[in-house]
Amino acid sequence: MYTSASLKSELNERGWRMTPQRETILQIFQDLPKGEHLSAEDLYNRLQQMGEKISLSTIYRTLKLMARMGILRELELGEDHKHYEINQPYPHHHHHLICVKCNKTIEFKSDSILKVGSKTANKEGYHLLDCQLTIHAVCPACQRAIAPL
Amino acid sequence: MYTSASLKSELNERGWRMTPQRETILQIFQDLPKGEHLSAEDLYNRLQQMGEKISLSTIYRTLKLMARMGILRELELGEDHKHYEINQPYPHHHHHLICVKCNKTIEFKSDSILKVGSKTANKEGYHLLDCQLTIHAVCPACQRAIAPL
DNA sequence: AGATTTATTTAAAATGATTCTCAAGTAAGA
DNA sequence: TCTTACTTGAGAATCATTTTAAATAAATCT
Repeated sequence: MYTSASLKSELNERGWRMTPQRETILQIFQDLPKGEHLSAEDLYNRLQQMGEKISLSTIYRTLKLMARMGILRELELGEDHKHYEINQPYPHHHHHLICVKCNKTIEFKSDSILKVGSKTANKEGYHLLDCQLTIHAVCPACQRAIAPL
Repeated sequence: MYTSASLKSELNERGWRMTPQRETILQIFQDLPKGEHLSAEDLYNRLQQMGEKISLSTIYRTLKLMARMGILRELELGEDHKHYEINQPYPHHHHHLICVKCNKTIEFKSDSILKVGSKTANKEGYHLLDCQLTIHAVCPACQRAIAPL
C-alpha cells in the first residue's frame, strides 16, 4: 500500500519532489473502488468536481511517472486512450478479458500468471513492475450481432 | 496458416470483399521473420519500397480489420503507436517483456498462459482471438542508469 | 459476359490524445 | 533562509489514427 509518505521518499531518492498534485492524484487512485480505472480525462473531470485545479499536462505527466514507478498500471482497453488503476499486489492482482467489438471488459484473477511474470522477469534480470494478461475476444452479444466488424 | 483463399472466404462470409491491398498486406505479415512486428508506418514504408502504392488510410483500416478477425495481434510495446504481428497458434505463440524506460522488448513463451486464456474466454462465452501477457519492467541497463525516469 | 450493388480505396482534412515549451512557482537541501 | 533545479500550468504543437467524399472495383445477379 503506497502512502503519501512512501511516495515522497521514493521520489526524493531519485532527486524528484513530492507535490500536492502528486499526492492528490495518488489519493484518488487509492480511494477508487476495486476494478475501476480512469483515463487522463476521467481523472481531470473528477478533480474538477472536487474543486482541485490540476492541469491536464500535469495529469499526463503524473500518470506516466507513476506507471513507470510501478504504482499505477497502464491499461489498454481497446478504446483510443489509456486507462490507469492502482497496481495492486497479490491477491488483488487481476487481468482483463476484452471484447474487440464493443470493448466490454471483464476482470479475472490468476495466480499462475503472476508467477510466470515474476519468473520471466527475474530470469532476464529485469525489475518487475507489472504484468497483465490481456485477452482479446468477441463477447456473446457481439457474436450474435449480424452487424459488420 | 492463413492463405489468400481462406482470407477471401472468411471475408465473403461476412459480406466483405477480398482486395489486392488486403492480400498484399497479409502476405507481408506471413513473410515476416518470427518475432518481427510492424507499425502502420513501418508497413507503409515497406510497401513503398516494394513499389506497392497502398494508402495509409487503407493500412490502418486493414490492420484493425485483421486484428478483429484474429489474424493479427495488436501489440502495445511502450511506444506511442501500435505494432502488429501475425497471430501464430501454439507452439509459436509468445508474449512480451518490456522495459518501461528504454522499451527494449524480449519475447518469451508459456504454455500455461495460453491455457488460462482459453479457459477464461470459454467460461465467459467469449470467442477467443488472442491472449498476450505483457510484462512491464526495468531492464538491467536502465536499473544501472542514474538518469531520471 | 454484362449490369448492378455496395464495399473499398484514396487523398486530404479532421480529430483527438498526448507531449512540449517556457515563464512562474515551489519543494529540498545547504 | 537561500539557492537550485524540479514542477506546474496554459497553450501551442505533434503525431497517430479516423473520417469524408468521390472514384473504383469486388460480388452477385441476370
